[in-house]
Amino acid sequence: MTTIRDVAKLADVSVATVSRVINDKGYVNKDTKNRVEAAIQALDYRPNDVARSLFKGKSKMIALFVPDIKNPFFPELARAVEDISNQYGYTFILCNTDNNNKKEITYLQALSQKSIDGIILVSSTMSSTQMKGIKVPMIALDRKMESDLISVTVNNREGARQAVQYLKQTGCQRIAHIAGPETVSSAIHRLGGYVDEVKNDAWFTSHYIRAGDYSMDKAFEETKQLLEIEPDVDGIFVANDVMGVGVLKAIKALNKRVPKDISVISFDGIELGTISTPSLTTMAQPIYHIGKRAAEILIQKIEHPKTKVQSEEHEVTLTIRESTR
Amino acid sequence: MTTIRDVAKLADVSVATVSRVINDKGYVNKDTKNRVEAAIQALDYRPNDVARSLFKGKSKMIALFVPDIKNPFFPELARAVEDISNQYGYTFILCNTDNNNKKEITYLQALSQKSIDGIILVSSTMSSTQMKGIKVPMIALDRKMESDLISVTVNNREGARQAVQYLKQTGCQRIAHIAGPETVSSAIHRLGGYVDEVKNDAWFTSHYIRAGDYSMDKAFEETKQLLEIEPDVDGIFVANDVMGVGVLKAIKALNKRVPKDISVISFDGIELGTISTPSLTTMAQPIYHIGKRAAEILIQKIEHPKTKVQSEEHEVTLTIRESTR
DNA sequence: TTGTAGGCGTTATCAC
DNA sequence: GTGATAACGCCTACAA
Repeated sequence: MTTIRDVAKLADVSVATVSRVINDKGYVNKDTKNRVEAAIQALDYRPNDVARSLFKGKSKMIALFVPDIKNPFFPELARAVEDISNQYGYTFILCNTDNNNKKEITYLQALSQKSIDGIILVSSTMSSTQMKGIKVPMIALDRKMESDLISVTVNNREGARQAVQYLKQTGCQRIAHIAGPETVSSAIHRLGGYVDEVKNDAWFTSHYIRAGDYSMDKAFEETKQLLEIEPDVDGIFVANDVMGVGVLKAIKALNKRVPKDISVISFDGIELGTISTPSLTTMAQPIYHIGKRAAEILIQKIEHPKTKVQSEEHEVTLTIRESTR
Repeated sequence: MTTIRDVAKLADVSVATVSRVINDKGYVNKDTKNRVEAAIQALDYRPNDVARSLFKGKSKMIALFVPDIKNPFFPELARAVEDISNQYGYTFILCNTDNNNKKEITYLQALSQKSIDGIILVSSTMSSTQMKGIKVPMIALDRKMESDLISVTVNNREGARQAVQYLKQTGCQRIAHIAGPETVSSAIHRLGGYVDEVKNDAWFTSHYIRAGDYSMDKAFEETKQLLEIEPDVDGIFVANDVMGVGVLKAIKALNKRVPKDISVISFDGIELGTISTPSLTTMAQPIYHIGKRAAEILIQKIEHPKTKVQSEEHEVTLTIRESTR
């Protein structure tokens, strides 16, 4: 490996001067600068980032924690974060946490030891006490956290309300909800929005709410049970698209038709929803955009620690497809 | 940040001794060892990985290059690589290359500067000359490369043959192929397998082959054109599942039925294929497994550079679902 | 405008 | 068994 010393020798200057040229800092004579640049070219010299990191205590790396990249909601988020990281010269680290707090803590420590510059968290299992010791800049994405961490999310409650309203508007009379995990803020707010809209309806009882976990299989099971107990359901608001597909499958398995017998609307707007038959009407999040914003805000926090940054809540948009009337 | 020096001071020993304890290397008295460990505990000391990296010239990081993590084939691969990295104490870096050679080269340089320990490449655009200078261990995954890089792949050609055979076996008489990009080895071999099986059939002409690019939209268009020109097609072998979905959509758009009028079989075995209606019969790759093997072999190469490692070709398995008779 | 030298936190060599 | 100390490659006071 060629070092700054080699360059200095070849250009017949000191390492300090080379450093100045590289970083474009301090005074350096035009001619010497040219000599140094020529030497850099000649040797194909590239500064060693590890040495830089050691000196600066910063690594130009940021990490994204997601439950599981196999869940089709996360690749687009990851893509956005990677794009922005890249754009600002950061290296992108991906961590699958499986919603496992132990894993999160382990990652956190490992990454601190590597002088990670910042972390974007899609998490619901990390408490404020656990984050006390950590001083690396962080931001929550998609889900708010117990701690008072800045977050980038969407208006889940309002979006859920709109979804239920749309179902009513298209003629649904008995609307059920397949909810997400009760530990996840997005799921809690979507449930809240649903309840807002139906709590005063005469037909409503808590039987219309089934607890899912954002997975297709669970949604499939819950829907089958739901329709057994409440066969008069003619509309279902599902807390995410992945579960929406499970719901579709369950309805089909029971020989009912969507949207003729039952309308289905879900949440997220991932591409998967265009592939099912029927395709899923959904409240679409600006997924790439929130990932992008989270990365931008994090980098802002990293590079200008004094500037105050704020949480953001973005809007979802009703995307009508085939699963509703 | 607490350093090895702090620990040494507290335990009243030299940094050398602390280092010995941390790394469990060289002789150290039982008692002093206890003292040091106590100090480590007391200070909650963790060694700085950056300093370690600088000294060793290794970073305990490995990277995966994929075209685009949003393509549903890659998350499972990424998950496998991350799991194994993690298991061996490596940090996982994800790079989206967009099949763009410039981006690949840029990543390569950036990562070298960070003393990356190894790279797993899903790539077709990197030539052997470009890799000449680079001395970081690499391995190709899913696709073979122009260079003589060790690779972990599946038996694409044989798998393709089996797919076509199965179509014939279920009664198809005119079998078309929607191929993948002609620059990608997996696509080339799948096409090769198809040709092996049909080249001697009386009906066969090159019109039965359409060039796709592994994307849904292109497959949709190509299929529509195909069926216009060759309306007698009653079976289609599609080079991957994502295109398989596009094919399904095109057939539906033309008011033909799958599998009644046309049977469809594809390749990959991603979960997407279970969601479409009808679900896709496919030649399933052991996706997680090949990702795992690539990571294991790479780490082997990193940690024991002298051991000879070999390319691996894994088997695909026919997975019968609804899109074939 | 340029150079010297100390330090970032570890590890490993070589004395003691 | 243990302790100085010289790297690893870079950056930045401080001098000159």
